[in-house]
Parts: sequence; C-alpha cells; structure tokens
Amino acid sequence: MTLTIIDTFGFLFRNFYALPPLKSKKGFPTGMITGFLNFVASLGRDFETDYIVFTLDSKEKDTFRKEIFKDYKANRPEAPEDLKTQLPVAIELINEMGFKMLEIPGYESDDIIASLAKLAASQGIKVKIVSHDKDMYQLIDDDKIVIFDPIKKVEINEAKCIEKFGVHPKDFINFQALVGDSSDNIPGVKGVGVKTAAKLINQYKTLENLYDHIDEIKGALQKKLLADKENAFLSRELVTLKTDLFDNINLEEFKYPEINPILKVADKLIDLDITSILERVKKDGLYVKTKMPDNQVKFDAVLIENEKELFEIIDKIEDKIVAFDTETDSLENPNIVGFSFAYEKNKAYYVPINHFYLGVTDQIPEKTALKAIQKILDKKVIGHNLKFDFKMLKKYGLEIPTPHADTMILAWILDPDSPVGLDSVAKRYLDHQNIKFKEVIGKRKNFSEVDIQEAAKYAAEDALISLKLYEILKEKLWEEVKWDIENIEMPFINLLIDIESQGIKLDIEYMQKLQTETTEKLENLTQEIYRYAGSEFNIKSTKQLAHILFEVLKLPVKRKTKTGYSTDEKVLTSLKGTHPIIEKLLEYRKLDKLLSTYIIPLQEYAKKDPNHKIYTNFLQTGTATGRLSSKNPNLQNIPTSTDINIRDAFVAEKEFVSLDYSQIELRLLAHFSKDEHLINAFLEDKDIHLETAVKIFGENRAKEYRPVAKSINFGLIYGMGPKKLSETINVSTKEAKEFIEKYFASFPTVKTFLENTKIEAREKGYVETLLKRRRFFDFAAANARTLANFEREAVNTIFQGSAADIIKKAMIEIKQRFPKAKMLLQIHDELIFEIDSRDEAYEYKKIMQNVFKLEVPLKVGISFGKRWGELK
DNA sequence: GCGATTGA
DNA sequence: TCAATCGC
Repeated sequence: MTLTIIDTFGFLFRNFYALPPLKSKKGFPTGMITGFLNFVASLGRDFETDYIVFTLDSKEKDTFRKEIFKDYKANRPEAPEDLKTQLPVAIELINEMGFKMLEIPGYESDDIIASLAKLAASQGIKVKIVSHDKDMYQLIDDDKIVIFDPIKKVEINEAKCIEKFGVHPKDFINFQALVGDSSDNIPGVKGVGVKTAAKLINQYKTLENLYDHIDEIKGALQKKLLADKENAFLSRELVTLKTDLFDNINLEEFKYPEINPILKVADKLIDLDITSILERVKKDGLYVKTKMPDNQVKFDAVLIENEKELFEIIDKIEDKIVAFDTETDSLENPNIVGFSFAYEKNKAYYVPINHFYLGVTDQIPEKTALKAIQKILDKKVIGHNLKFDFKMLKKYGLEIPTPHADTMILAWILDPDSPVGLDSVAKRYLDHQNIKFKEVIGKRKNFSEVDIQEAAKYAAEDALISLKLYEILKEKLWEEVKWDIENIEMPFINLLIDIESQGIKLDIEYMQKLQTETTEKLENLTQEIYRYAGSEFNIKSTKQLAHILFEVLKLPVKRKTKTGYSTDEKVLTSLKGTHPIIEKLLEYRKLDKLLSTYIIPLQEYAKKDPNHKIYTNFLQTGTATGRLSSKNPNLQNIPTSTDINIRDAFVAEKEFVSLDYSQIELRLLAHFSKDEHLINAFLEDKDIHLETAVKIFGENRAKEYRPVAKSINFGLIYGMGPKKLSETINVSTKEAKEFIEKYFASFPTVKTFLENTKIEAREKGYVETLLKRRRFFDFAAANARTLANFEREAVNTIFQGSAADIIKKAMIEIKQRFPKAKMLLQIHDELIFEIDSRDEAYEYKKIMQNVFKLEVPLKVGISFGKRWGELK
C-alpha cells in the first residue's frame, strides 16, 4: 500500500515558476493549473499510489513557530499576482476532483505531512512525499518514507540524502540547526556551511553532544559555534517537524477517487481553455486505472533436474507466450550455464546445465538442454534483451527465431528517456524489487559457481518478471504509442545479431605501425612541451596543465569550468600564437586521443579473435531519439581519415561498400516544414548550405558565408542555441543570435514549423517521428531551463528520430530482399557492407532511396573500397 | 545536441 | 565524478 502526500502550496508554487505564463482566451492565467493537471494525469505512470492527500498550510498567520521566533519566514517576498489569482482555482479543482485536503489551524503543511507520514509508516504503509522542501529530508526512512521530486521524477531516499548533504536523515535536524535556512529566515550558526555542519554532526550526532565537547573543536570554528549557540538550538526547534498531530487516520478517506478526477472537472477546464489534457485523458484514460491491485509478485521457482520432466513441461506451453532467459558465465564471449522460462501466472522454471562447484547436484546435459531450448524458441518467445541470449545460442548452432516481443525494447519505446534494465523496469511498472545479480554472485567468480537452488530463484524470477512486464507493457504500448514493434523492432534484433556476429577485420600490422609512429611523435612532443613549460608535469592532467598555462606561463584565462580553468580545444585554439607550447599541446592531445582510444584498444579487441575481427555491440535502446549506439568497442566514432588514418586499419575481405543518406536531416526538415525553398533546393539537388547562404546573405556573399550557413543548418538539426553556435563559428553570441534571426527571416516557413512543433509538443506532452515513434516530455514539471531543453530535444527528436526510423526500415528491407547481405556497420546515416558484387550494392542503394516517400527525394551516396578509409 | 571512451 | 574528444 502506498500513500502519497502532496505539499500542495510548495508543489503549486513550483509549477507556477516552472511553466510559461499561459493564459486562457479570457486572459485568466493558467500556467500553474496546467502543470498541476499534468501531474494528476501522470500519477500512476511515474509511480503507483493507492491513497493520496493534499496538505495545506494553516490559514492563520501565526503558527507555533512564529510564537517561538517572531522573524520566522520574515523575509519571504510577496507572491506574484498571477499566482495569487490561480491559487484559489487550483484548490477548488483539487476539491472537485474528489481528492482529500488536510489543514490544521496553527500548523504548517510540513507538520501535517510529518505526522501523517510517521503514522502511516508505523502501520506498514509506504509513504511518498511530493515536495521539494528540504525540511522533509528529516522524515526519510528507507522502504517506509521517501520523498518524490516531481520535477526530476526521482525518489530521494537515505542514500540520496547522504549523497546530497553528507548526513543521514536521522541526523538532519541537528544538521539544519547549524546550517540554517535563509528562505525561511532560520538563523543557524553564522559561518557554518553544509560541509562543516555535516562533518560536525557526523562526529557528534546532536547539538547537545556537540556543545558538551566544544573544547575539542579548535579556533575560529569553536568561536562561531559558541557565539550562535542559542540560535542553533532555536533553529533546531524551528526545523523540527511535529509528528504527533494525529492519533489515528482513516486511510479510506484518502483513497484515489473512483471517478476519473480530470473528467470530473471537464467543464471548468474547457472554461479555462485547458483542453489538450482533457482530450488526452478522454482518449487514453489515466494511468492509475491500470494499476494492479496486488503488486507483490509471489511465485514458485521450479528447478528441473530431469530430462523427461523438462520436455513434458515444454510440451504444455503449446501456443502460449513464453518468457525466456539464459544465465551465462560472462558477458563477453558467454557460455551457457542454465536457462529459465515462464508461461504461467505465478510459476517459472530453471534448468541448470553447466554449474560447476563442489557437491553440485544433477543437471541437464548440454546437448539435451539445447534441444529443449530450440523447442522453446520455436514458440512465441519473449524476453528482456533477447539479443544477448540469442547471440550466445547462435554460437551453439541453434536456429534463431524472430522474437515475439522483447520487454527491454517495449519499455524503451514507451519511455526512451528512462533506464531499460530489467531491474529498473520491474521497479517502475510492477513495483517489484528483483533479486540483485550481485547478491547472488557474492564473492564467486561467475554464475556457474552459484548454488543451483539459489540460481533457480534468481533466474526464474527474471523470466517471470519479463512475462508479467510483457502483459503490462503491450497494453500500454497499444494505448499510447502504436509503434510497429512486430515489423520493425523485432526483426531488427535479428539483424543486429547478424551484424554483430559478422565482425569487421582489423589490419593489426598496419595498426602496429601507427602505434610506433604515434608513440614516437608523442615522446618528442612531450619533451618539447616540458622544455617550453620549464618543468616536467602530467600533460594529461587538466589541472596540472592549467597550472602551467595560466599560472606559470601567465597566459590569458579564457574560460573556467566548475572546478578550475578550462583547457579544452577551443580555449587552446584561441590561445594559438600567444605561446609556442599551445600548438604542441594541441598536437599532443590529438595524438594521445588517437593512441589511447583507438590505436591500442582496437588492436586488443582484434587480437581476441583468430581472424582479427572486431565485434562491436549495438544497443537498440541506447538513445532517446531512436538512433543506435555502439559500444565495446564503439565503432560509430572512429575518426575520419586524417594524416593518421585509423579507418584504413579496417579492411575488407573482398570489397566494402558504403551507402550514406545525404543530408537526411535537412531533407526531413524540408519534408516536415514544407518550405518551398528548401524543397526546391533538394529537388534540384543543389548545394544546400550554399543555397541557405544565398537566401540569408544574398548571391554575392553566399560563397563567403557558406560555412556559417552550414553551421546554422547543423545547429537546427542538433538544436544548438546561439551560444553553442557562436562557439563553433567563432563569433560573439550576439552575432550568432543575429545570424539565427536572419535565417528565420529568410525561412519563415521553417520558423513557423519549429514554433508549432514546440507548441504541439507542449500540448500533447510528446513528439512523434516519421514512423510514429513517440518521445514524451513532462512539460508540467519543467522550469525555465528544462523547458528550453525539452523544446530543443522535441525538435531534435523529430529530425534525428525520423532519420533513425528511415535507416532502420531500409536495413530491414535490404535484409529481407537479400538475406545473405553482409551488413557490417551502421553509423547513423550510413551503412557499410562487405560485398561480392557491386551490382548488388546498387540494389541496396535503390532500397534505401525508396524506403520512404517524402516531399523531397532521399539521396544516397555510394562508394567502394578495400579499406574503410577509402570510402566516401 | 547525444553517446562512448579515456585518464586523473 | 569530471573534463575532454571522437563520430553523427
């Protein structure tokens, strides 16, 4: 059971400041109310709750705190007019929606929350406090009371509290007594900040004990503590929340309203012109209704130790959905240790195969087990990150099917910004805490040493949870997104398995040569740098480097980071000419990056394979926009050819072909905005950056300004602000702003499109890509900064996400038409294949060009080569 | 802008 | 954890 307590005023105030000053047609301010409604609509998505209550501050001005300290909250500024007009309407709405409000004369909302939380927790009810007031931290009690930050959508527990302030919640009031709080005008001890207070409190725990041992504290600190001793105790009294306002509570009063609260106030919302939320809720309903009545997952973990039994159970699956998971001895180059599966409500099975420890009991022989697995794979199989399991099973010679569904991918489609690991997803949608892998493995080297009984519990749980998640997620997916899982994402898993198993060959000798050259150059550079610096130091340490540059050599400071002087490439480039050391440093940085990130590690990857092939991992759920990401190693960021040509180390067995979509994002901009200049430029296949320059700066200056136009175009795609743009083209922020304004003046259609996109995103709460994949944004919980970020990400997602959709679809179609195609890499808008015939490559090109009909043609560049560096 | 990787 | 740098 979960009780959610909302610090009403705090929450509403926060919304007011976080949202743009929306107004209804009649001129009534609605920003805060909109934010609040979005929150109500999102309940059950961010977390489940059974009970909910809104607490209010006492209407009486004089609370008991005011009596002890007349200046309490004395320096609070007056609230803005627009806020004061919305507040009563918001309160009225809460009432009409059927939520319970709680107010006690003479006490603040915080005290009510504290009393309620403590009482509920003592009855075994989980409490979530929606607030951002740090006074609440004293209530945190893991598994019983947590704070929920509605802006960041995160729970603050004991660990988070310690991380943020350095003290445990139970010591928090003593800590606050020393620190004070300027916003509530709580004095604290002058000159003692968070760090010092945390140290003192961790050592002495309470004020009493601290002052009993005051002579152990030396110098100025002791003086400060003694001077404000009285204030410290007063402060503690002020920050200590009352926990005894109730003797009992009737939880049923706080039950989440049975009638949809938003629909209940529909008339009012229409009156206020807040219709988008209303429409959404009418269409899709609320999240809360899908909440499960009993979310404690209990199940039987059945260990199968006998072959006959195993096949009998598998035969009973028939055509039911079966969740499948394997256990392996490692993540890279894994071998199977056992597998689990689940197809019934509260039962899951584990089959041990290769456990290995002293006293191990009966297991299923590997050969038999693989036969059994093949039988399962031929059914409607689901799982969490099946790419991993299937890839391993492929090595054992099994026939790999297209999965029926993958809960990791479902979770990602539903919310690409949240973590998609099984544990996180289970917590989010089932409120279920999985057994942690780390706990099972303990001190053992790998899973094969884990006791079979223990392994069964852990593995069976994973399969069952995946099955349960599937039921919930497919439902949600259908309601919310309707993205084509079956034809796009599922076959894509198999495609990625193909690519990853294929590998790409590295010329180790070539790399070896690069390594020798680079190492030698680096040694020379190191000596020269030491000579210019006048001493030896660690060039890789930004801190030491900054010391040399800005303190020893006294070069002008351009920019600072949070921790000191900035020494990044831009800073160094701008210092070029002030000192000869700079050029050497730039060269050093470049070579060192190449050596340590690419030249050495890539050889190590290649050496693991007899054919010197490198096998990267593609993450289907790696990005929020829908792009792939690549890791171990990342082959999507191999440097483009320079004097040290790393790409040339990748060699074809016969021949490579590279097929890349030319200007795909800008073509999408043309498509979505329908801007006729852009469309015409692409129809006539003109140099788009030059055309942009012509439009902005005129025919005469176009050539000169082409680079600027190019940067602006990139800026649009990546959502760069004027600041970032100014840095890339080396002009002032003001000039960059002017360039952007000029661009929009020249392309008014684009401007309107972008603005409409932002408005639509805000109204709907999400944006959609070409293939209707959605990305959600919690605009309700945004402050001015996150709002701007959301808008940028929304725009960016449409271009990048749609481009990702296009190439994804193209990859699948190529694979369908040419099942033997040897796809090696996908680098966002480019595909690289190993080919036997160039004719076939031109067929791939055709498929890529025709995969989607847009307002402008999709152009695909093609090039061939024996080495990667020769492509394009 | 994002994501992966490296070194301090 | 942060700063820096590679690709798109």
